[in-house]
Amino acid sequence: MTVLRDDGLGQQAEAPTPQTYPELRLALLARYDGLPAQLKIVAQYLIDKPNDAALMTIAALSEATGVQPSAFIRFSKAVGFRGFSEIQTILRDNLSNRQVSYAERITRSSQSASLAPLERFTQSAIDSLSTLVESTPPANIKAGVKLLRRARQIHVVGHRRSWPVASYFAYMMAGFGAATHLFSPTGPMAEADASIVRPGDVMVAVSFPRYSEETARIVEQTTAMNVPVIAITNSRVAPIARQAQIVFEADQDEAAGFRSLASAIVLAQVIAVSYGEAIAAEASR
Amino acid sequence: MTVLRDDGLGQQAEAPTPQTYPELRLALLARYDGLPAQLKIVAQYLIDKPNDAALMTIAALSEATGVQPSAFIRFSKAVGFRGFSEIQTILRDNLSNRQVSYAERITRSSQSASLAPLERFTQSAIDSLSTLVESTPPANIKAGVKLLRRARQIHVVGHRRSWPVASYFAYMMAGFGAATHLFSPTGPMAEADASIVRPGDVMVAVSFPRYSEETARIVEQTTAMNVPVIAITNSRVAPIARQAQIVFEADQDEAAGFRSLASAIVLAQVIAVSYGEAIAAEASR
DNA sequence: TGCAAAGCAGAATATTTATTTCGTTTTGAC
DNA sequence: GTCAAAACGAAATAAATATTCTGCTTTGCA
Repeated sequence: MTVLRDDGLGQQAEAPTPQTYPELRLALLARYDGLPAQLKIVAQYLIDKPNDAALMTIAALSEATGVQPSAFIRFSKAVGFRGFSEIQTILRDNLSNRQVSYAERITRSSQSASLAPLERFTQSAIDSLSTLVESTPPANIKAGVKLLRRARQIHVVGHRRSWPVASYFAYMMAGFGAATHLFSPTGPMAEADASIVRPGDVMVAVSFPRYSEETARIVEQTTAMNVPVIAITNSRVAPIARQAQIVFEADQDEAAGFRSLASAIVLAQVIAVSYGEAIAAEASR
Repeated sequence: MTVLRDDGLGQQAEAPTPQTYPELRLALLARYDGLPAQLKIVAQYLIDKPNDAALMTIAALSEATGVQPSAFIRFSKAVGFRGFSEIQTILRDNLSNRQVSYAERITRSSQSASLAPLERFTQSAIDSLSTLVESTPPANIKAGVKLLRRARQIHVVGHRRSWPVASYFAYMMAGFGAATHLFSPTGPMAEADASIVRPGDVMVAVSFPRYSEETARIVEQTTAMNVPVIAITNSRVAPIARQAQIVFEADQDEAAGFRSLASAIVLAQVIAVSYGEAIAAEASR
């Protein structure tokens, strides 16, 4: 006479209730698919931001996730706990002996000679973002937005490493309803494309060292037509900056020979969103 | 007739109430000698074990220190707070290591809407970069590089907002001499393309909300062929993360409804450069 | 030593926070 | 479509936690 695992409650025995955060995390990932909608949201938050959740009250979590407090209790019981407090305890225990913080990690690794790429590039990106705020005058953004809003059509060009920035900018601008044309990233077609630029248009050119010759050529052709150029580059004396009406500098702090695109991407986003907000403000008036 | 600093309450003006833990710590050290016996014990505990204290209730602290609960309130008021809860808030902010930077405090107090997009997005990007370092285990990067180096061919896929990240990653990998194939960003061709994936290849999938269905479909097809997937996404429970061998999280702190790609771009760069360094290290051996 | 001011402990109270309850809505099987 | 089971939201309740109040004790000064 053999009883195959019975928890005494007349139910099939389940995995034991997690006691530590790693266990909890695994349990949640395993059960995620079978959970109802609201409980999925709770599980996701606990998986994605356990350290935030550890310090929040149910009310705060409710606001952050848009899930009602009672759902947190339902969730806790569904996963095998008596209440949400037990989960909080696990989260807090985990928080108190968690891995070293970002600041410590940077400090520590910058003391040792061997810098891991992760720390190197993150620090480099943060530095250049700080610089970005200081070196970008609000007036510059305003002027750029004004120019963009007047444009019949907005052309965006950028090659090689600048391509992600150019395509992201074009994607966002198109999302705001702007008439946007993105030059294709490579190949001999590029030059021919320049013929579609007309007076009344605006050219947004992204170029970083080593500067693409194709980009420079397209910019030259468009300035010859009196089409204004907005340059996103690393220096006021960069090739495309000389002819540009407006120059945005995204200084790329060089880390180990590889420059980060972080500040350029953020800059592109800022310009696009400023444009979007201007459009929205006008529409609501 | 000169009044030397008067706070209007008939008392000597004191230093402003601390807002961050470093400030609090300094204030406590400065005032320690002048405190009564029981309050000294409280101060010492907060200085010695701030991270423990952050997670404890007054009752628990009372037991740990042998000091009555009411003394904690007296202490709080003596140091300039309205109650012990305010001190707990500072301790918890410090523990969660949310850098309570100047800009963020501005954001918190005066509604974030009043802050210009430039400051908003830059701060948001810096925050998510900090998170990136904390949440990315070095072992994860190592495992990813190992997988990439074994690959016969490396496929990269990412649509819409993820496209800049995908294309940048593919660009860098190609620069390191890896056999790289980048899925085209749009259109009906995408699905057909998946047929070029072969056993022995590796798929790198980039996907952020709103998750592209095409990306998910391509990932499904490739996992069906036992081709391992490296996911760059925002959550472990994101659609593509479930089937992935290795998941990199680039949490995108949302600022005003627009998420920043900064951390994702930096992450892509870190993975690619780690790969490049591994290749170089082997070549020099 | 006497006395006032400050400090203190313990119990009472106020406040916050977690949990339960219950009526309504949604989901899934037939 | 119909019905039953599950899930949900909102408000009521219970539990916990912080704070205040009181009378007693210690400290510092003459």
